[in-house]
Amino acid sequence: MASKTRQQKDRHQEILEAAARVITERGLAETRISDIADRCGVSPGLILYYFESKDRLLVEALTFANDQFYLRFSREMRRIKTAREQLDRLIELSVPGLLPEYERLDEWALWIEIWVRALRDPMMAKEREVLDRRWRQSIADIIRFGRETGEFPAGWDAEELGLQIGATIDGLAIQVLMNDTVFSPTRMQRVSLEVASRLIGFELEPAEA
Amino acid sequence: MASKTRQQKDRHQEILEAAARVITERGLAETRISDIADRCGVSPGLILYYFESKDRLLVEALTFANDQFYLRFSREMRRIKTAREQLDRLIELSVPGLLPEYERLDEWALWIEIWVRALRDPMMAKEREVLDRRWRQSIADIIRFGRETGEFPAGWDAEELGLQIGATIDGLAIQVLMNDTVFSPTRMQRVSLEVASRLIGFELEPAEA
DNA sequence: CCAGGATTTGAATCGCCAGTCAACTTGGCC
DNA sequence: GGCCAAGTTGACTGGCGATTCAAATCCTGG
Repeated sequence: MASKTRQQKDRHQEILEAAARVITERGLAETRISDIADRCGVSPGLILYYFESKDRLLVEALTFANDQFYLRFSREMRRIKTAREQLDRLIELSVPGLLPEYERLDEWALWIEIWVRALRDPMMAKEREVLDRRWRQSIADIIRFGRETGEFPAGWDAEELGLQIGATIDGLAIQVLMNDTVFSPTRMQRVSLEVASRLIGFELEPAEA
Repeated sequence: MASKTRQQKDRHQEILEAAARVITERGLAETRISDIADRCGVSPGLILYYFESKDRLLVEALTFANDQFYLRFSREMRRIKTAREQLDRLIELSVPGLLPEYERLDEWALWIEIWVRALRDPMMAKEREVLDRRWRQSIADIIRFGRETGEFPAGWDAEELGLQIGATIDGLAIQVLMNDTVFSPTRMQRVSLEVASRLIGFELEPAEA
């Protein structure tokens, strides 16, 4: 029984992973059930055996991909001992294409898909809100942590700052994602740090790159 | 001949307007040719008589809508005499849902559609870049103007600031658009101004609202 | 009023793809 | 081994929607 359940879980997750990859490559709009099936090396019918509809599968795949990223991110944060370094890392991970190993570029493409869909699909809107809150929370946590350790000064509500800094990163990321030539990843990294330092109120050492 | 051409142009534009409205309401993905035709009170066939394909029509409609907005915006800017007031107005217009008359909320929804599509459609990617450059340019123009009049201090490259401020506004706008409860339009307006003042380097009078 | 081109129509075509289903396979259990 | 339930297949159905097209209709200049 345990193994049966395990089996199911694997298939389930395997499909979600395949779906996320296909969406990344072809875009939500161009993703067909059979693409996902091909990716799994499985027949199209099976996909619908595990998911009640294409729509629900797509929404789950999108949040699944984000969960994956968040888990890795979150585990990593716990190992970093200063708030400043946490912030650096968070920004590093947020810049599309800066770190090849994280495929962050793809992450952002998925975010945009989530946004479009959330505009009209209540299920996705709700999921999106959760993901978003979690992300802002992470930033706020770093700020609170930095205040505890004395790295950052007291100041505005950490939640509020999380929102502001998160939004700024979003906007910059879009620019980088779209406009590869005009706005380079490195530049985004620099600007993000500058904005964060001014909003949080810590001193930024002069240019390091 | 003049009237014939005029006729054509009207139909052409009429279709673009209808398309933009339909896209706003239903989303790019759910927009059918027949929806657009219905909106014009015309048969579906006619749409394809004026546009070579649905795809091209959609791309044109998206840029058309943005042009419309930009024209209004641009005309308005010319009438405003101080850079600071121009900036205020620009931000006011950028906040989704702050000013009902501009339907700016819809504008932003269209932007997100543009982004998604630009990720994979080269034609749209090119259009997007033009629209984006123009918008950043507008911000840079305000900054340069403010420096001429002495309202703003000299400092970083105006183009660079246009990029940074533009990106920040993008990110904030998404938050407002998605998260109506968490991040209110008024709050976005305030934050945008604060960020702009710090980046440009002018003094912001204490809270005005 | 007429010819001829520009518009407009709406029915017909065509391909595509989500979702269904009946049959087949597999693996665990008695 | 034989049985059952869970997994899996792939052919099939249905509907949808972009495009095409031949037939109206409208307009304009002559």
